[in-house]
Amino acid sequence: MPDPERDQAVRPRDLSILHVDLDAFYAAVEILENPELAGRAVIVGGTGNRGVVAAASYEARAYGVHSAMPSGRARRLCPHAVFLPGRFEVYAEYSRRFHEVLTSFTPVVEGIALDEAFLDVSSVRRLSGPAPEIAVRIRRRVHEELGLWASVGVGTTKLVAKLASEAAKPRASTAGPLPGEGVKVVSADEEVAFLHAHPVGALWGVGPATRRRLERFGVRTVGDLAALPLHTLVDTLGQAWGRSLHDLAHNRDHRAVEPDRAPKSIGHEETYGRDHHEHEPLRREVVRLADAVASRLRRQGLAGRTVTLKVRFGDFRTITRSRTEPEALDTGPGLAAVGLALLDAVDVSPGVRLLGLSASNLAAATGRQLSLDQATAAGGRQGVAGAVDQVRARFGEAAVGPASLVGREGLKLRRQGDQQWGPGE
DNA sequence: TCTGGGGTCCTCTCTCAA
DNA sequence: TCTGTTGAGAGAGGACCC
Repeated sequence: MPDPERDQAVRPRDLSILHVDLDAFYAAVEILENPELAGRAVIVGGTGNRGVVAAASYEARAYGVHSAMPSGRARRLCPHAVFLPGRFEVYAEYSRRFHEVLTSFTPVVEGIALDEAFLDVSSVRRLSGPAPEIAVRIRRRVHEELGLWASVGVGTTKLVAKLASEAAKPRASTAGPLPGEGVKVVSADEEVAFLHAHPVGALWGVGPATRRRLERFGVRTVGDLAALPLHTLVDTLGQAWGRSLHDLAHNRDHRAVEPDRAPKSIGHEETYGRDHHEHEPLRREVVRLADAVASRLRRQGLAGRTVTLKVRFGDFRTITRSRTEPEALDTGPGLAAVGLALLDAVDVSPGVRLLGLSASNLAAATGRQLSLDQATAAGGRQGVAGAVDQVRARFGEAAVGPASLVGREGLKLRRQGDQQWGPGE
């Protein structure tokens, strides 16, 4: 029977989507800033017993170290590696420059992570040349301006471009890193063969759980998945996910490159060096998290109606409790009040290893930012929050904050990336 | 082996109102 | 008044991504 969607998929499409990905980003930045590390096994991430690896140089990867691996295990696999705690602000600055280079080629850039982005060059090809040539120039410019290497994949869809950039990357080996192609172009007529040869786990959204479910049907590659009837996938994975995976396996990926995607939630979470069994220290943590989340909301001109508290216990059991308020919140005390009410309803006696607080159901904040004098005169919470932001902008993050967080060492606040990869030693 | 932090998306269940 | 249906929205949890 003819399948119109499938026929559409084999029609030649535009070779205009690029996926650009910096190689071993955090480790590469550390090596760039400290050339003595070149050629050595470098591991960036949490250094404490509850930390994980954020990035590893190709020399460390040759020992089986990879990102998201517990730091303790990485130490055992590669004891001679240089372990570094990671510096979020430095990487953020490199990332900003990286995205600057990308947007100088086209305004249609969708940032996926600090070190990764999709570009749609269809509107600039007339001026800048075909996509493969743009890819080569982007790679060269990134290296000239940042000193870092990127791998670039070119395809007609996001999925193929992403897999292509992965294929262009260097490979780790015990004899040292093997250079990759740097730029990999997959033309429309070779896409299906390229896609079907990949293991099914290479598809965006197929992790260990989905892979296990698919293995029951003998599915190991994307090609195996494409041979599975749609109804089997829908029965196994549900309507939305089953259909979307079926489409991807048949090379039907209609997702556009979307610049400036609005965030849907903003939050902070933190794993503690030891478990907490009492409410009191956790209540202080909620206030601290609320203050940090509120500060970021206001910086982006947003406020959230739904507050979600996340609690992870010592045995890794994780629960979330949320509440939706009639009014959107963007102040520390406002978010903390909801967070504390949610925390009070949780039995923390088993021991809490992680606490998180996030705001969702986001909308543009309607509050007006006031000067300190105006805020004092107004006496409103919004005004005080605005004044707090102004004091922090002028005198630093720790200049002002909730009184309950002042300890012997001064004010303990939380900023984004403070503890990105787990508690310290 | 022992599992981070910041997110997104999906599914299931429950409640409430029409 | 009671029961059934349907849809929306909220809440919770799971899987996944970098």
